[in-house]
Amino acid sequence: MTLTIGQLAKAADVKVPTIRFYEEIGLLPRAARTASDRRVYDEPAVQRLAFIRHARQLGFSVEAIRALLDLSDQPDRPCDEANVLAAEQLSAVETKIAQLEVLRDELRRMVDAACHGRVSACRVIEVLSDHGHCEGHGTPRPMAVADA
Amino acid sequence: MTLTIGQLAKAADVKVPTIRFYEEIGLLPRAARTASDRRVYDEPAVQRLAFIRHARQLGFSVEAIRALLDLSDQPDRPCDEANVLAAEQLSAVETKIAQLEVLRDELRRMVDAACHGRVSACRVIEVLSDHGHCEGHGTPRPMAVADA
DNA sequence: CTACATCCTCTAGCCACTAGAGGATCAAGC
DNA sequence: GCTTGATCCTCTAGTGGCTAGAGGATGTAG
Repeated sequence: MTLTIGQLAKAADVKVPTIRFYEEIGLLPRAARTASDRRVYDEPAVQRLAFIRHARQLGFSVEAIRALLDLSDQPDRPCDEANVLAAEQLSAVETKIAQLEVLRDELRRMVDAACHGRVSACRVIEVLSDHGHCEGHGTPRPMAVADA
Repeated sequence: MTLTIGQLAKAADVKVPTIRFYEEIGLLPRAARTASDRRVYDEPAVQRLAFIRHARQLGFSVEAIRALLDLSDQPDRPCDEANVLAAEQLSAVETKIAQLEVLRDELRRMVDAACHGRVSACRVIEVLSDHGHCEGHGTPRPMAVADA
């Protein structure tokens, strides 16, 4: 049983151009082609794409997914590396949550104090103008975490 | 008292190219220039840039900041719009946190179950392969929230 | 007068896609 | 067999919010 790219897209809940993109960057192997140059897929392709999609949903970077896929292609290797990648991702997500909680608290204070008058007396504008209004929040580092 | 772009950068804790970028996209007005074409700034520029930086730290998009700056330039207008923008940003951050908490929980389950053997029996790889392992998490929408 | 820092403009790159142009091929209905 | 519309192909460019670097002019300190 073979699949077109569109059918694969539906099966794994991923958009068609994204599949082509994953092939281009080497997350998916080059697909076999029909005589008229259309891509042809099989069941394992669905599995692999679903793996990628799931990992992306969990916020893994493409590079991390590449490593995880390499691992899953070599079942005899020890899986420490996979555990490390997962632990790192967990810690990245936890850091990100903590940072966003700081933002949330500051935004909440801002919104709670919202005035109903003119901009000249607006708390929102005022708070934005003066950093001193907020509780000291440390030096947050950028930390890549997926939007999804 | 005037400032060079480098001094402004230090005063507002923003990198020099970022200032030029903000000028280019119109968040900052075109700076006055010296005879040798160097940008010159004054105190209000520091205020404006600090405003922008603070808003970016809070995760406001450039478009939202543009609106907030427009408002703060017109102190006589009612500030409802500013309140709305702040409330929207708060809600975006809250949504984002909720989404990340779902990810965190799933990653935590994955990491807690980590094996110490071979990839063939690795929980991490297994969980990634099979979406059924995770608690149903809904359809999260992309929601732009700053990294900082 | 010589380093060296800072400034200028311009282009390209980051991430993970997404959108669209312009054209070929396929499947279904008449 | 023919038309219609969906799907496919490749290619380029755009998204957001910067960051990095080339290549050159200007400023400042010793």
